[in-house]
Amino acid sequence: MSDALPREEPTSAGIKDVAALAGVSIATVSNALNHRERVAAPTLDRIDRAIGMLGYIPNGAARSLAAGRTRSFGLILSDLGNSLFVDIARGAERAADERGLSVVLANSDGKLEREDRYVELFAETRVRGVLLTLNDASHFRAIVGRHAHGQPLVMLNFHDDSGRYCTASIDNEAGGHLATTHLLETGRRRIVFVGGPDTLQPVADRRRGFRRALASAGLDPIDEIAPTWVNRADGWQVGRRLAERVQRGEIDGVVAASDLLAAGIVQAMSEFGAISVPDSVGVIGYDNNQAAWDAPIPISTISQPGDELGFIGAQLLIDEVDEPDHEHRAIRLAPELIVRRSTER
Amino acid sequence: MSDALPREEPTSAGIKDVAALAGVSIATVSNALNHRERVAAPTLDRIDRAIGMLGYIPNGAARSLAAGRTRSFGLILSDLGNSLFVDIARGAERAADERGLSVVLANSDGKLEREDRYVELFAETRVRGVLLTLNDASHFRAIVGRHAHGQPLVMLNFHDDSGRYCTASIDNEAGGHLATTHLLETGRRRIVFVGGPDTLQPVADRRRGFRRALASAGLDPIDEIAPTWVNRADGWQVGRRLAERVQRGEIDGVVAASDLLAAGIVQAMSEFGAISVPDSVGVIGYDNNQAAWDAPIPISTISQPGDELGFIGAQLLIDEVDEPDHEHRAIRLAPELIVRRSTER
DNA sequence: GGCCTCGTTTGAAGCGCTACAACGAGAGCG
DNA sequence: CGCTCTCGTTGTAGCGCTTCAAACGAGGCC
Repeated sequence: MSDALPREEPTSAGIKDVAALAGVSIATVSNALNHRERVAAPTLDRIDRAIGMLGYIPNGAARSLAAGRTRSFGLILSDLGNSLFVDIARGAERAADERGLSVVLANSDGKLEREDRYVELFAETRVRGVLLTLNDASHFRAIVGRHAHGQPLVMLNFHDDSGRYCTASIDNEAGGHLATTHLLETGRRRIVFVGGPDTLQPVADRRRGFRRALASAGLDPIDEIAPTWVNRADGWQVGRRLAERVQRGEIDGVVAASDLLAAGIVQAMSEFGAISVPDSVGVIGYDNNQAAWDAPIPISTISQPGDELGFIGAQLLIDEVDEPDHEHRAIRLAPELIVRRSTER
Repeated sequence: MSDALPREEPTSAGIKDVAALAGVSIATVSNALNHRERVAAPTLDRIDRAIGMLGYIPNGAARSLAAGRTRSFGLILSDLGNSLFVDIARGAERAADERGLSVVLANSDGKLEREDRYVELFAETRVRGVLLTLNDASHFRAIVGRHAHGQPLVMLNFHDDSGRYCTASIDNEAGGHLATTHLLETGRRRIVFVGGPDTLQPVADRRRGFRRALASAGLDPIDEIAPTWVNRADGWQVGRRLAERVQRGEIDGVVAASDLLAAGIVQAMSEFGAISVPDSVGVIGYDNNQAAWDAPIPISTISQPGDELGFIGAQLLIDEVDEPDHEHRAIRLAPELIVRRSTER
């Protein structure tokens, strides 16, 4: 910014100091800050110079108190370790940038208690609104029950058509369908679904898509396996059990609810059954994690437009704040199939 | 919290409303909020009930304006995709919790422009102070040059002994030394270092530790390779070039500056040279990323106590805010060796 | 010359809360 | 019994800014 201007007042100058130095009233300084067009050019110039000289930084608390609103909104992320959420954050920041807003992040680790706490913290901060990423339907209910409705709240990665909230999610059912259809199209017929607990809405939806795809091909699901969670170790356990059945020819396709799960399965397959993926069995994951393209046998997957999700979520939120006659909407984005080695034919 | 109390004023009740309902002055309500011990038990009780009934949420902006300070500090993370930074955030949150403070996150993506922007945003917010994670020494200089010194700033993952700032970092030189010593102890003698650009302070330090370890074993470094960055693709490129030299017996150990780099190297080794890791060459990474333990050949690595780093950084910051005669300190934490397959002997 | 208009500037009233001095009422004491 | 303490409580002055009605001055117009 400015180079070697004589910065005074290391302790922080106020708007009064700026006004005094520029020889105008504080109201004019405030106008220069918030409504530049109202101020005559030469005045503006003097004020800008004074600001630079004093190193003046407006006090955000006073600003929002006087203005009655902040210039930021909150985003509560449920899993910073998952790149989907990092993408969501990026998208939301992009939308905020466009409107001169900023995004304040918080990390809930998927824990209800922390989701609650940050919703409350953001309520105190009087942010414009809150974007909340959610997995678990029971958390949704808890939060909705407790939410004061004072402040706009948009759910991300979760859908709810009740019209009480805006939600933006990625169509997980379509994703499950897409994954399954891909296996069918590459000739697999004996397909299992491996996914975590159904309280996780995305998992439940993917499973539904899976069933629908099989049904429309006139097939029955061989089996559905629900490990307690969806990480790599779980996948490895499952893969170990599946390996035998693959060898017996009972299974030739696996739809996994996450890439980590898929990676674990593939690894266990080759370790325990010397089974060739994709020759003996096709495996497809979900998320387009680094883990998927990094694996020894790169794993086909369903990619989720996290960036877009964050962007649209933020837009919904901003719309809810700005539009008086806002109607809640439930937006679903389409996932995308990414074909890699693990399902080749 | 409370269940079915008759919530009034969906639009937000103020402290006045609470005072009126409880039949006390607003000063007493404020005391009940900030200095419970000053208020008599029965009064406290009435106030709490009134707060519950009205669904009163104190206005943070007004609070911090009146109090002259906020109850939160800022944390600028340079890479949300790296679990180290997520750990740092956790540690900082833990330290903040202990003192009833909260942490506001921001994501700089390691970009100077964004680091700047958020330092400024946090300055406006008048947070108690800012924790800034930094990689690049040039960014440090830029930010220091521009920083108004109004507000405490602690650098994380970066060290600077000049005494102008508190810094907390993990001793990367020790880490490089540790990694190299481990390879030496498992019998490797022809060891290369693979690390990114030396403007990244952690990489430069690790390299220094590497040299020192070799020197004290009376060996010369075979070579030092600096890909442009430290991700997996870079590692793969490097591994491809190294494979040949491993086959010729010129190299039997690789110290990589990150796990991703190491993973790429290992992968390329087996793809291009059918080289056995760890038999023909030992490879050690850095960071204890998921990528390291998830790899087909789990990779030995140096683990960094990110949680502790965040915790200590937050403590330094809090100390700087609270202690009038605070002296800047430069803290270094010790990294830890984690042995896995890739260096077995 | 008087009256209007328009572009600029300004005084002052809050925004919702905290802090602090000051107050009243019992309690304890000589 | 009068005095001092102590504990709770309260009135009120800001915190630093935005906003809005009102003031101002310089032209422009009839």
